[in-house]
Parts: sequence; structure tokens; C-alpha cells
Amino acid sequence: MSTKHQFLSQLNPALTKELLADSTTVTFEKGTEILRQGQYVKVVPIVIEGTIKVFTRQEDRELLLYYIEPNESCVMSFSASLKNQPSQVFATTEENTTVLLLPVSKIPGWMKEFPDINTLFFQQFNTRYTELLDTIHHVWFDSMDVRLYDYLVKKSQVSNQNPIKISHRQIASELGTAREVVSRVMKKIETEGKVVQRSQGIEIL
Amino acid sequence: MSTKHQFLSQLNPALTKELLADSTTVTFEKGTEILRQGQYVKVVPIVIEGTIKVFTRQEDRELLLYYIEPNESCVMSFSASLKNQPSQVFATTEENTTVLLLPVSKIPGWMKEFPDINTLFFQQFNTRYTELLDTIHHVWFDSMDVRLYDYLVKKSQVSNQNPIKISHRQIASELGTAREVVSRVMKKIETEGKVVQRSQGIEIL
DNA sequence: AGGAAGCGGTAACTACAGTCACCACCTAGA
DNA sequence: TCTAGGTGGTGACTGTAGTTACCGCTTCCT
Repeated sequence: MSTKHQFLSQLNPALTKELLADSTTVTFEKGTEILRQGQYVKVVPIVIEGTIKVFTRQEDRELLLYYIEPNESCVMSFSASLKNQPSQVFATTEENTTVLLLPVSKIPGWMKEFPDINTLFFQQFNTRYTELLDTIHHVWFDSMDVRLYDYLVKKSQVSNQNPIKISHRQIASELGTAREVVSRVMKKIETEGKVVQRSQGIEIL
Repeated sequence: MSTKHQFLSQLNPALTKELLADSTTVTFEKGTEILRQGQYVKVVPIVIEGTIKVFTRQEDRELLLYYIEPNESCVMSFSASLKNQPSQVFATTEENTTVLLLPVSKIPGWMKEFPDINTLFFQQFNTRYTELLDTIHHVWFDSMDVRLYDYLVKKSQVSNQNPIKISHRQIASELGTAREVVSRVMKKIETEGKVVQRSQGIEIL
């Protein structure tokens, strides 16, 4: 599969071979919960195809943190495992998703043998940090209409569809608000000519 | 200085020697701005003594992200420099602060020669990620009175003083709110018996 | 055909926090 | 001594978003 090599080609071929030898490739169905808050992690997933949604929860209120797209890794699971900390977040698959699972136990060895992998991991860390920071900015500085619109644009990109097929309830959950609020704000940005709601879904203009 | 070794003792002595040889130790006065949003970074600071405050800003509104305390490093500057990205955040010294500045250019070499440093860096990344996540939780799930109280407790710990000497204006700035709101909420938690405001400062009970 | 479950829309209300205007107080400097 | 600038306190108002309580519509199952 070419997408696989897109990611691994950045690495030493010897390492690539080892990675593939010691890892397992798994495909999860859309909507599968692959990581629960408080769970201990023993693998580092790398998304080959599909999308993983990472979010946090507090007393029924959820908040979408970021998506992990193909060729990206959920490095936080690695760092959490370093200190044997439980996961702080949840993760589910947005669509049918194929991931390469690297066993955490093998990683320190690879890090010593193939220093390249460190740079890759650091870059992944940086990506996650940046995205968390973006989330803070959205949550703290932006009003609901801006957040909703940006969310829809992002969602459209990630899922690669323009009339987006999604319920208000689902949107509300990911933005950490109530369905009625989404209804209200959606009408607002609709009258502003930014989106249209049709039976096929929500279309961004 | 023993605090210096507290941090470096985790490392290979040969690496320690190299680190100290190629780095510079600098002391900043309280309130010095050491990193500006949009600035490009060429050093990775490790705090030896004192505290660095990291925060973000958007159109006059600030938001405290976290503190970097002794023996911690601002690894984000490293990852930012990896991709030659500008800094996304601001950093100032909370008190007179001594830092060890590692030149970014030397780090890839050290990473190859002394793999230990990678683990250390990963742990630092994990710390930052976790703290950003905490910040999100505070901002998104908690009301002002909870945020204010938690802020004061944290501030007291970090600055190691109990009647905390700080103005409402300063608190408002770090919590990203208005002075009047701090005044109001401070009165509230004062009547709840959680804190007392005296001329010496704010005391946590 | 009937009913349950899910969907989106809406009005009325509440609560929280940001804003405005103004207050009294202290103290550092001219 | 007087004043300017900083401090904290307060009441009245506003705006945003969360809550409650409905509505009608569609879809799907029996």
C-alpha cells in the first residue's frame, strides 16, 4: 500500500523493515472506541488510512481536541506509557480506519538503534501541541458562530465531503454545547450565507 | 549548585559535561520577556532556578498556559525549531530566573550520541501536553470561582508564598478576564471562607 | 396503520461573565 | 500639601450561551 510508504519512507529502510516486522496492522470500523480516558496504553498507533478523533470528556460534556489523519501518529500514547500514566483523553475512529500498532516495549530499542525515529516523534509531538493550542484559542477567544463554522470547514476537509452528513446532536457533542445552541447558531450562519442546510446534509458555501 | 545537578544527574555524565560546555547560563530579572509570539527560537531553555510563565494572547486578551519550574525545560522551543516554526506563545520570568540555554544546533548530535536525552525530552513534552490539557479543562468546564481559586492555589505553590502579593488587574490578565470580574468573584470566594484579602496580599485558607 | 424514536426548530427563561460608569482609598512625586 | 495614578469595590446593564419545554416532521419497525 503506497500510503504506508509515504510515512515510512522518511525512515531508514532497516528501521522500516523492523517496524513492519514487529507491529500489527489493524482495521477498525467507523465509530469504534479505541482509547478510553484512564486506560493504560501499550501501543503507539500510526494512522495508515482513515481518521481518529481525539476528545476529552467531563460529566457528559465532551470537547473535540483534534483529528489524527493518515501518516500521523498518536504520540501521546507513547509519552503516557513512558511514565506509565493512564490516558487523559478518548479516541474513536471517525471512519473505517487502518492503523499500524507499534508495541511500546520495542520503541526504546529503536530509538537507540535508529535515531531518526526521534525526530519523527518530536515532530508529531509538536503537531499535537500546536493543535491543542488551537483548540484553546477556539474555545477561549471565539464565539459559537465562529467555532461552528470553523468546525464545519475542518470536518469537511477531514471527511472529504462537502454536503456534510451529520446531525446537530453530534455537532453539539463535539463542540461541547447543546443541540439547541447548534440549531440556533446554524440558522444564524445560514442567514449570513455561509452554509446551507439541505436534506443531503450541511453544505459549506 | 546542587539544583543544577538534580536535573543533570539523570543523564550520562559525559553528556552532562558536553551540555555544560556548549550551553550558556543566563539570569533574567523578574518580569523579563524572554519569548514573543511569532519569534524564531534557536535555544532550548532549562530552568535552573526561578519560574517562567508561558501564556498566549489574542487582541489584548491573555491566557496563562502554564509555568515552567526548576528542572523543567521549554521543549516546545525545540520542536518549533525543528520545523523552523515561530513561537506560538509568549514567555516571561515570574521572578529572577536562571536558565541553562542549550543551542538547538547541537541537540541532534547529542540525541544520536546520548539517547538518554530523548527520554528526558519526551517526558518534558508529556508534561507540557498534560498541562495544556488541564488548561483546556479549566477554561472550558470550570466557572470563574473555581478557576480563580485554583489559580491562586497554583500561584501560591509556584511562588512559594501564602499571602500572595498580586493585584486584581494582574490576576484578571492571566485568567483572561476583566478586573471587575476578579473583584466580584474574589469577594464571593472570600465570603465562602476560602481566602482572605489583607493588606499583605491574598491569603489562602 | 399505528406508534416510537430520532431529527431539527423555536420561544421564553436563566445564569454567568464582560462592560460601563463611577466610587473611595492610598501613596508617591512635584 | 495637593494631585495624579494606581488600587479595589459596586450597581446597572448587556450579550452569549445553556436550559426547559414544547412543536412538527420523517423514518422505521411491528
